[in-house]
Amino acid sequence: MSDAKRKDAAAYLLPDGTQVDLDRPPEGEARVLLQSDGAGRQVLRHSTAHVLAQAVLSIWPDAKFAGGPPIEDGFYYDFDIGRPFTPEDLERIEAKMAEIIAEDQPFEREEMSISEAAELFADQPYKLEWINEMDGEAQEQGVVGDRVSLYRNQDKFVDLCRGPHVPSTGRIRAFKLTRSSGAYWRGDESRPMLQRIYGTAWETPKALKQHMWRLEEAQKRDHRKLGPEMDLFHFPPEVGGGLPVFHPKGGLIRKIMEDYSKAEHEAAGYDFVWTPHLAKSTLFEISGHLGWYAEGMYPPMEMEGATYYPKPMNCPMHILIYKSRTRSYRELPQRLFEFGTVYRFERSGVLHGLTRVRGITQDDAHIFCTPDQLDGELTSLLQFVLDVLKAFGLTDFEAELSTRPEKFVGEPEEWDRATEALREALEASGLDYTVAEGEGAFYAPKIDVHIRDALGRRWQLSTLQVDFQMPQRFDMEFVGDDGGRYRPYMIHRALFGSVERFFAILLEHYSGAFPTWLAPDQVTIVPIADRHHDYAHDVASRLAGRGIRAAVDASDQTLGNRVRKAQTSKVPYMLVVGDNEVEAGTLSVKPRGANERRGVPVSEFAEHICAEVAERRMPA
RNA sequence: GCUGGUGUGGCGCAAUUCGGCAGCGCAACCGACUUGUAAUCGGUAGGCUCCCGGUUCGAAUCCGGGCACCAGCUCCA
Repeated sequence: MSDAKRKDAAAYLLPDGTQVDLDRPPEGEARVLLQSDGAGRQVLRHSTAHVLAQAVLSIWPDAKFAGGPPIEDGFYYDFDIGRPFTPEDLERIEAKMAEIIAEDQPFEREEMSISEAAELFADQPYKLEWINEMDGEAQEQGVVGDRVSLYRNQDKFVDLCRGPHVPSTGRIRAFKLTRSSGAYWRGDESRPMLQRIYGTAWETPKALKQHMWRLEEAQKRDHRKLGPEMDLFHFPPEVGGGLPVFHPKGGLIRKIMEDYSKAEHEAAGYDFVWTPHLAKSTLFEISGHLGWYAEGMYPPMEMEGATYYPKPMNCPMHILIYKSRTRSYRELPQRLFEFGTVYRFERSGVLHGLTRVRGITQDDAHIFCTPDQLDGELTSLLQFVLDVLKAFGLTDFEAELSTRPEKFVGEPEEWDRATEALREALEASGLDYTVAEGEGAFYAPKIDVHIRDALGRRWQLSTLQVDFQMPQRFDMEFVGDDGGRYRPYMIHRALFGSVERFFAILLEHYSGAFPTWLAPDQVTIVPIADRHHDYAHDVASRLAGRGIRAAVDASDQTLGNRVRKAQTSKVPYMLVVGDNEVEAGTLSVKPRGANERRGVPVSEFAEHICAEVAERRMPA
């Protein structure tokens, strides 16, 4: 064999440009970077994935293995051992991995020709498929005898790999296998399903521990758990998957969200419309949804010789409102807003709490404007989006500009013009953004706004899309100042995206401890003894008079019991009233997460809450 | 939709291996206690063990089908 076997330098670049030799770790700051930056972790996790594959192959020598990249927070590797892995298997594999790590086997890079690699992996069909593909490409390019790189540790394991890796398995200081599940070979649902093992690896045991804590914390504040626990909503099986019902407290939070949103939209010059949930097939034939997304729509209903569908989108209805009469350039831009509930037949396996449902309420609006108005509308719209999201306590934004996909409708020049307008709006906003080439919808480029929540998790929320297809399909017009007829531009936009999903994100972001203005119960009054009940109710009605949501806990329980209930309920304020308060006409005020203040006059407390609600602050 | 897993009073769980009286805690209800800041004591009631069918003398438990949920995959206008 002519393999040029050599010790791999495993060199890679740190984000600051320094080249690092993993055999000789650098000192000081670079060392810290190496341990914790994205590139370093990727190398570490990729190496751990190799160790995982080595362990699986040593336990099941006949296992077929596919591939195993690093991913966010960890890595995976796909195998085929003829059956799924059990939790006991994972433990066994983990133990084997620990052995391999303890042996501190060096990772060594080698190269060979494609045909040699094909020979080496002759009994590994998945590897072979890749190798043959590389071979095909090489031949297409007229390269004969092209070479591939491999990584080997001792004589125990070898895998096709671009690298780099850590110098030896001993560098893996903290790892854990987390779960296993099925995954289609090459992500294609028509191909065989392999068994994927997920794991995570970190530079230190402490970092691993922090990661596990974060997972636990995420589980604790999972909206699917908090929702029923806090009596906000549930999913009755009798209604069906992906179809939640909101209880009074959840309904109240929704109402507050919607009221705020509506007030802001009113101030921003939107008009409010209302449209039905069903329409004849004609409408969705014109819009094109039946052509493109029929499989994602609820099935048709036949009535009196016509075919009706639940609407999967609101836009066609809004367009009909625009088209109900001739529009002049003087009335543009026209901004039509609606909390519109649409129905989409999401496949059963993708449903996920409130974040992926089948009945989706969008805070949907469509802006119809002249071509001249497009830039200005987009710029003010993006600012509007950020302002509204900020009001809900979300401050960490990232944006994504999605450009023309491979399959698209319309003219490339129109796409360029719209994409440029979106880009300018992004530049004007000062927002950080990345460009997702080819990720736009088939009819429009778009800006998606993502937020990071309290746990640093990223969620896609708002979307802004510039569309010239719908105006064309519906033959929309406006009369210009010269009396001529022109086609308006159309902007689709949603801030929450889906009210249900936004609700879930807020619930998890705040872990159920909402700021005072959003909290369904704002104040719990705890009278010490029966003789204080009248005063407690008197305080409650005085607060109610100021629009404050206050309730008295007059249950036949000890003080300690009721204090504990108030605390665990995450209500922003607990007021304890006894002889001292009754006599002085004051309150003992205990804000959630802060110390109590005694002797606070009722009127002063009411002012405090009102100001807090107006400024949408947390209790203090 | 696909792969694997789970489904027991309102909630959290036990009994499921190997078929044999469905049990515990919290919550609820009743009573006593009248309390100064995170669980007072005693009692009562609550079950089509997700649904339909099968095997069996007997099914929460075994088998078949369905529904819902969970971890992923695929998808997301």
